Amino acid sequence: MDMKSVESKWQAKWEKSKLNVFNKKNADKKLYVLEMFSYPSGANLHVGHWYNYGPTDSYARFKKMQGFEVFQPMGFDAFGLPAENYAIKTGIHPKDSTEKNIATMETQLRNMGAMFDWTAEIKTCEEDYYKWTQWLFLQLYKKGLAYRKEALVNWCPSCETVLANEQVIDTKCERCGSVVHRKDMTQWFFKITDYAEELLEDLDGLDWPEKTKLMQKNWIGRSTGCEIEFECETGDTITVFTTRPDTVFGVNYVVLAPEHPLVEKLKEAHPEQAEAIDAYVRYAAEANDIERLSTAREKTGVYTGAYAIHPLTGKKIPVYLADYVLYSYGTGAVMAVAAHDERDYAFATKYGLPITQVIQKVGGETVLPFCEDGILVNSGEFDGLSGDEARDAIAVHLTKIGKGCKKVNYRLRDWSVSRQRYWGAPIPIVHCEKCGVVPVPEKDLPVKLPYDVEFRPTGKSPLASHDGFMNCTCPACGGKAKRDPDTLDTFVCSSWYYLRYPEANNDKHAFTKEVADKMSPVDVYVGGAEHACMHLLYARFITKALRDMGYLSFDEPFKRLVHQGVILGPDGNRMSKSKGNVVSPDKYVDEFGSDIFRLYLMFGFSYTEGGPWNDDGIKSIARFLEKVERLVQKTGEIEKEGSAEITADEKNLNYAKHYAIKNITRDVEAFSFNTSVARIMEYVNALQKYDADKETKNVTFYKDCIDDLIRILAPFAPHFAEELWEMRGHKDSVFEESYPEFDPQALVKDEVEYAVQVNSKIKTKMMIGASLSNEEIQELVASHPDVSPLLEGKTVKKCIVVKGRLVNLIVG
RNA sequence: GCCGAAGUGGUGGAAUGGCAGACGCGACGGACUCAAAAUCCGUUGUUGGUGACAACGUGUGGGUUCAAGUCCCACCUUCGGCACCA
Repeated sequence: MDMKSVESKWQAKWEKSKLNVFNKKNADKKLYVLEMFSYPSGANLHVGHWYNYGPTDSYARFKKMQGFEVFQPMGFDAFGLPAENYAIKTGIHPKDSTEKNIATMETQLRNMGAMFDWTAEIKTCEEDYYKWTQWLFLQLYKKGLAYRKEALVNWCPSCETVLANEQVIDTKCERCGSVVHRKDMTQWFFKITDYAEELLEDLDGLDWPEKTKLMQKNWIGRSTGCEIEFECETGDTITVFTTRPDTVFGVNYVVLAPEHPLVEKLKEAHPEQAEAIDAYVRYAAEANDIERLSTAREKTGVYTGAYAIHPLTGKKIPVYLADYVLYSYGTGAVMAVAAHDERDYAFATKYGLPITQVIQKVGGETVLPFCEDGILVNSGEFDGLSGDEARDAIAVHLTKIGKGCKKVNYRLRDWSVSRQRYWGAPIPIVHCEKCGVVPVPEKDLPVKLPYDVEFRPTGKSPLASHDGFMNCTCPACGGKAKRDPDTLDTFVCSSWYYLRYPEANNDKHAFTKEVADKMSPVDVYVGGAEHACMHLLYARFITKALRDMGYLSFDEPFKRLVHQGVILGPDGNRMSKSKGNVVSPDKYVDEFGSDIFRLYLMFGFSYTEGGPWNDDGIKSIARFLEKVERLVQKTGEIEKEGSAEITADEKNLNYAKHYAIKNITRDVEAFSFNTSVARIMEYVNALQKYDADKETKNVTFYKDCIDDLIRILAPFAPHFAEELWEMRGHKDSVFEESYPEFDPQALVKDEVEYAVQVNSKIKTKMMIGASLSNEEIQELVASHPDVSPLLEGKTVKKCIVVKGRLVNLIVG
């Protein structure tokens, strides 16, 4: 079969018959199957796209044949850093390169022959999409969920630009090699932390991989403990968060993050330390959070010269700065208990600070640092209490004296959405000298991204240099004002796109409650595991925020989630241009066609695992389809006269068919495509055997079996199956057919093969009647000639029967 | 470093705590052929044995269990994420 021409033939037919367009009349049977949309950073689809979209399309087609009205849209996550970097390097405008890439990828995606509903396509860089991303920002602003604060960015002093983490190689700028500094900048944030608790709780109800839920859980990082106030000699209060208030009597010093706002004041109070403090703050600004939190990193810090008062003992304790404390976590300050915390212990040992033991191990010698629970000592009235009791009692006491309170803390931080970049959705905010921060009225959206912008680094956001963009009138007072020069993080675009697909052409609203409640949430969402904590958490947050604003009635965007694995280069490394191990799908698609390539991706890998690319088996898939084609072709030639008998041969073939259907139905649902294809192969082998062995066939029965084979195969090799279906003389699309269902009766066997074990070692196998009781089975097994000699002179102590599988006689 | 995974024949990979290696690839042997290709049939975890068979075998070391690739503990290696790549 000439796969290429067959594929274009059927793609044209599907297009014409609108086979892939969602039919709103059947919305009650809708199934929203969504693959993470493409990021058009390269000009072509790579193996990863095919691996994500091909098998998932087979899932979608399978569900369609089960009677669901499947909605499977596709679009492009088109804003982002790579296009801008490419522009800086080559001078090609991000809009131009992105549009060109999208055009190529669209063609390739169409040639894949997936059931994408192209009438619902979206591109996030187009006005009619980012207009609504800006609308979303304004809703969050109105709701008090968008706010501005200072935050650290990577700053390259030589390029005068903010760098993405990816652009910082080994603390240096990837472009010029200068040492990158962390610098404070005013940025917009979304208050995802307001939803920390709900985001955590609702994980339980999601049909997501357990590992993903666990990762999100740890990312949100709920911990319960206490906030405790230490009065500083400057009169300021240093508030610390601790999960171990039971160790409070062991506090030896207090540590502030180097970015803590109090640092400036402490410097004034102790000018003799100012130089050392400044040096340390500079040192800390060169490290990122990962380095700073590494337990392997040498503990460093500096004494500020200042002291604080312990809230319970009244003792003076020194105040230090150390970079193992992060300003972004908790309160940006910790109480250091050297005896009962590893990092504090290492720090105290290094700087010769006192170490006070206040917890004693129960039933053993206490070796410091002792970080587990124990009995309190040296803790005044709290001596003798155990961990939980002590934490509660001390929290209550601190609350009573006004020096602290119980507190739930989250590791989750608010979502920074400002980017000092060009290629993104402009933030719809105006800064007016008189009125301050003023949101752009919704009627004035979109705030258009101008084309003629200098996107090469100038020390400011690229848009800041575009006078036509920047200068505007204040929507509140009508006076002169400036636009916000920053653009939105592309994760904002992708946090709500699933809501846009069903209404991609709505020019009045981003989406409507009526349609969203009908079409969403997404029933099955398929994409890479690398999004476990960010994209997937942001989309959940936005969904909940929109619900609270009354725009939606559901709580979660993605009911079920599946991660495909990663296809690595043939060398086992992640594919990358620099490693030169990128495998292009194009040459395989050219040579074999979409169906064979997709089928190979399904068969050659475990879908959720992925693995190194190798094309050893792709020819065998082509051979397999040729075999199927021969079988179908031959069926047309079979003479009408044959037998109508149902003999053991027909029964066996029927068994094989229903066995395949049963397992494929289960395996496709579980995204286990390799085993599904294996079951189809087994069924084809059974058909082939029947065809070869049986001279006088039961023709009606056999032809039904062949038609069922085409139906079974259709979701996996859609173009090929359509062609065969037509070859068999059918007029309609095979995708108008129902997927075959298995008949449990066909799978009932009179006798089943059992493995027979004596003392857990396999001794023989035997056929045993399916209706026998455990006692009868034991009797039968014990009398088997291979088994009975082993039982002589011994007693059977126990007999384990696993129905339909195995018998284990324990003798002694 | 922290969080989360993975490790099974020559190879891709199967296996609700119940016969390890389904289904393929490759290899070997055979049929067909003047020959080759294609196709079809058979064998194929390792070691020993002519053989029936036996021993060993799922990264390493322990453990639980009648039974462990699967559960528990420790370790090794590889991969994903770590908040401005998306």
